[in-house]
Amino acid sequence: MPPRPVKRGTLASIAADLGISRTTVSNAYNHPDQLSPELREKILAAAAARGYSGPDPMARSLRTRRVGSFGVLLTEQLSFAFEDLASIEFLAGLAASSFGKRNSMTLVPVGPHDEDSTQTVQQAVVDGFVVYSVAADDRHLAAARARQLPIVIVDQPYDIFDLPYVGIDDRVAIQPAAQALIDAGHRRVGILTKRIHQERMDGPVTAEQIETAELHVQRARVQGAIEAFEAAGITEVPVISRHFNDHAAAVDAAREMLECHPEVTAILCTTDSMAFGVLDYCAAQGIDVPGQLSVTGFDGVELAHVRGLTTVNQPNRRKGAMVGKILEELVDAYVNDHAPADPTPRVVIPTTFTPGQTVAAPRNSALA
Amino acid sequence: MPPRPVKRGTLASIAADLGISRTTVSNAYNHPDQLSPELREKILAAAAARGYSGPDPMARSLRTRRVGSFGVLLTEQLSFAFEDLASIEFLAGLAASSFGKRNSMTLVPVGPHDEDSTQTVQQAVVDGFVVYSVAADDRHLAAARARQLPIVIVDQPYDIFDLPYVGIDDRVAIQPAAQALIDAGHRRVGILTKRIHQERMDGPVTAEQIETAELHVQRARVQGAIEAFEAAGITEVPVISRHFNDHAAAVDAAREMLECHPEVTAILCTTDSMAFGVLDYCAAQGIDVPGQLSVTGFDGVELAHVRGLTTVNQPNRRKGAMVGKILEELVDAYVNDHAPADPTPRVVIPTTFTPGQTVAAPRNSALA
DNA sequence: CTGTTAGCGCTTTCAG
DNA sequence: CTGAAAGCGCTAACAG
Repeated sequence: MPPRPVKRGTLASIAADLGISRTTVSNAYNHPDQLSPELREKILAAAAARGYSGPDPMARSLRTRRVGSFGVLLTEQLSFAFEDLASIEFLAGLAASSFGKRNSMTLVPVGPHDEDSTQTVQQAVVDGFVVYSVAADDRHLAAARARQLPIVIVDQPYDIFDLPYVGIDDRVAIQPAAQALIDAGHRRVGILTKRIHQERMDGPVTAEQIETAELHVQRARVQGAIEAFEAAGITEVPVISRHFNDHAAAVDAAREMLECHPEVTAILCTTDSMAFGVLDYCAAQGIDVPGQLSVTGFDGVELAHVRGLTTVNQPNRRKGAMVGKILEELVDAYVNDHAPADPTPRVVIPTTFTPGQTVAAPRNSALA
Repeated sequence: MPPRPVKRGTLASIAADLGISRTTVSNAYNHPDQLSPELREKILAAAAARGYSGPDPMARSLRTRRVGSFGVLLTEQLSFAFEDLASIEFLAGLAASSFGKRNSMTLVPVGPHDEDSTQTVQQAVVDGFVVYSVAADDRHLAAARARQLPIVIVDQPYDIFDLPYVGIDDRVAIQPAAQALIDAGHRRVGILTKRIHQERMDGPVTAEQIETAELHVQRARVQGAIEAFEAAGITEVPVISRHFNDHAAAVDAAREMLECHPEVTAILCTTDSMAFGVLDYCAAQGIDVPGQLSVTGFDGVELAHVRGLTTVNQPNRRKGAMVGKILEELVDAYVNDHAPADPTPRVVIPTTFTPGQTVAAPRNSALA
């Protein structure tokens, strides 16, 4: 192949044109204080005239060991991740925090677990990784670790203690939602959860399955709720899961719960998205919420407040911002080759509870 | 600063350790067919033992002129872009199309128009740009063009003919929605639109303001609707806009429309998100849709179908996939230095109309 | 199948 | 304020 015919300009070429050194041109872009304003203007003008828009980012990265982008690994295919409002808010927070730093985020698409998409992780041109809510044995997490770049784990896995972590205490966080149902007088409740295992399985979940779940976050929420119910003497709590967290799946999960367990007077959901599915299913079926059925969510996404959902708020945006800040620091330390202040910070952000308007006394208090 | 003490392995270092040449090690990763499987295994094992996870992506990029990531420029701050369901679906489609190619997407955060965030564009380490729905004079678009990398424009601006374009015919696309209202007998209708100008202005929009709008997509939708209404003899059509497309803004816009124009029996919205705002406002106010008010949307996001919204479907996912494919081809051509089959394809994707259940005859047919 | 050669385009000491 | 030298880590011919 012949050399690129449409020869792009380079730092060297424009320096040559102007009869000055490459350093000076480089300084014009990176260290404006290192040369006279006039010369700088002259250089910039010449560059513009030649269609040169500044130092090539790739070459610069190689030299400086800095890209200006964080890789983001999401649990699932992007298309599903985007359907989860909580993760969207997280990304927004991360983006906002990076913005001042002129950083971008590289969304690394990871395919289904059985495909070989770890290569994308291996070859991602990034300064570090944000690993968002993946299973304990996720291969992409392993691939990211192999890169030896700074990493921050968000939400899960819980139990990797040699890596920075940002998350919430899911087990505790969900309890106010369960308690709200208990306090309202419910004795027959069902739980709807997003998947707790890597492999797909939709439908009822057994106690053993909960015990062995790889997805710690959902597991902790389910367990936290069950604990609260047990403490109130409620022991028979059906749990139904769906692999995906999209609206259709949620609506269908609501249907399954109410058809298989018509006795339940309340449904506790481990995500707001699922709760919306229940609300919409009820609306379609003419079931009054909270008159005939109480519903709680988890996440506290904006829409939850708009719709008056009883839910637990986790500060998704703040979580994103916090992650950005931590990763930024780690990358700085890494690039400048000094030890970070704290190599493995562990941040557990507090959650709050919003009573909302979707919990009321059970329709038939005789059951209680 | 001393050289990195925690010396990362390199191709050269592991080649030296094994007493073979760098090429061979490189081949072990990039051209497995160029060496014996045994040797390859040996190399990979040695690499793993030394914590070397493969050729450094930055160095590789510099050499190959390929990063494996597309830059995505979104109109607004990410946080708002993410709230627009249509753009999320677009991104999902783009991600899906890139997935097979082991490509990622780099979301380039662009701040408010008055800040200098073009530098992020100048320094983004990417193979090309997707410019998603920006104003005609957007500075980030200009910065992306200066990079001289392949670019695909999505939705708007309409009128840059030397760059590939993927979009829909908004002016035509919205007409079935307007027509549905006309056919149902509505004569007093209002239009709710997302911003049509760069600078923030919430409230009523005048005819001149529509004429001079920089945001072509929303303008075309408004104009298309107005044309359809005029053709039916409906000339007084109030238009109200909101800068942001989030739920709260939409609810408030609905309130403004119904308070300032209590005579309207139907509201046409230029996005589904706004239509949801109207639906929720009505639900809160006890206004029956479509009994007392008809509503139409635009975009055809999944939730629109779930909620039975009368709307226009634009194939967001397919748009994303198409953009990915085009950009991929352009990048290939660019990198391999041959002319692309078509340097400036222009793809206008057809839209469809979903009648839904949010349009009915006006509440007071005497007005018609 | 393996090695040698020649950069990709840039930034950074370190002397002038 | 400017320039010369020295690579960052890698891959792509091309010759053995």
